[in-house]
Amino acid sequence: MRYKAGLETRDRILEATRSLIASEGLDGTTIKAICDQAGVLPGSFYNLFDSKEQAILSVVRQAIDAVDPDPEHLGTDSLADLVEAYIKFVTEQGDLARVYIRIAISGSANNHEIWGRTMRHHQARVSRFAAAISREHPSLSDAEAERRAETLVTSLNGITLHRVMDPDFDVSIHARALLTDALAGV
Amino acid sequence: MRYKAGLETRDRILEATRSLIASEGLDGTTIKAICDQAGVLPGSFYNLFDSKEQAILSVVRQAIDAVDPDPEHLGTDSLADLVEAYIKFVTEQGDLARVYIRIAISGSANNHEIWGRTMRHHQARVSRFAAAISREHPSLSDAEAERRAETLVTSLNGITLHRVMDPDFDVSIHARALLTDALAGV
DNA sequence: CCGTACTTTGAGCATACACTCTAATTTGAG
DNA sequence: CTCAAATTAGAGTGTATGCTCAAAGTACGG
Repeated sequence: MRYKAGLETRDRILEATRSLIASEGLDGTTIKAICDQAGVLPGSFYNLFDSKEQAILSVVRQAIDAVDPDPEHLGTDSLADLVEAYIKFVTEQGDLARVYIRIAISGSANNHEIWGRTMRHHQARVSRFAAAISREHPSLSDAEAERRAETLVTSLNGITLHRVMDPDFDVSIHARALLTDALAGV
Repeated sequence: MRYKAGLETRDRILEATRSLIASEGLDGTTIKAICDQAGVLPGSFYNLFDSKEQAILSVVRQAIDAVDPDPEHLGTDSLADLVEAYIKFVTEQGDLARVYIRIAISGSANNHEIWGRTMRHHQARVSRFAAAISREHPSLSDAEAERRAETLVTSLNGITLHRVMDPDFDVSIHARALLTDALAGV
């Protein structure tokens, strides 16, 4: 994979894989479906990827990376910033948000690497939320801030989970309500 | 299916199906796996069920029914009651809770019947929570109570989703925190 | 241009899947 | 005990899956 043609094909395959995981779920994402949608034959796929799982892992990495807001603001963003960034991610990158949720459920069941990746990412995200909470409410203990962050992050995931099932579900209203309630609860 | 033996076999098959969906996910639940775990051969399975999907739907029905607390208290339970009942369901019937979440994601993608069933159940649950909120806070408009109920129910699902991935995750602490915050936010 | 490294082709392989069929066995009402 | 009905056994069906491979085609540095 060094020629331009190969790189372009690789992109098309990853794009097809992403859209398929988003629309059909992990098990609906077959080699045939990927190849059809990417306009490629199995031989080409396996010239660029070692396995179907490798392609899926690439897309999982994309999704996990896209969840986190601009890393340059690390350590300065408010809780509201973090929630707004997440709303933006879910509404503007619907496919990746769907991948993110679907993978968490289907992928983690039988794939230890995906499970580990997802859990590590979750922990990092909770830490970031906890840091923002601590900054805004210095009176809270670290453990309490962490606990509140965990409630908020898992709840946001629940909202996204519902949005995966019902595209009309308004993520922003409910995510902001969660934030308001969380602040009111301190 | 009229003899005692058949009914017992049916139970064993459903039990195997439930535990497999909970531990392996929907796509890991194959006829062979079900039959192995139930100590049955494919011929027996298809003597009792028309298809794999029929067995899965039976388990889905079990899971959906188990989410709802005692229907006799309908119209009298408080929001705290409803949350406590949900915590009890998740912690005491872990398998069915796993089925409930896994089905919502994997089943709804490509199975319209499961999707419809899940959505209808969700709506009924939201209504029940909304009624409790309205009872405790009569000043809120119906629409506002509904919105708050929807935030709470989807957030609780998010907590369960995380518990599916991490068995050590303490559902009760976070679910109660959500309730507290929701009440504080009024 | 040449030649090599890269890419594409598409038939083909082994395996796993949901499901079927017939024959044998077991059940239990009369 | 009898016998029809229900259940089980287990080999077998067709199809879809992930993946391979040899051959043909293309890109591109020299």
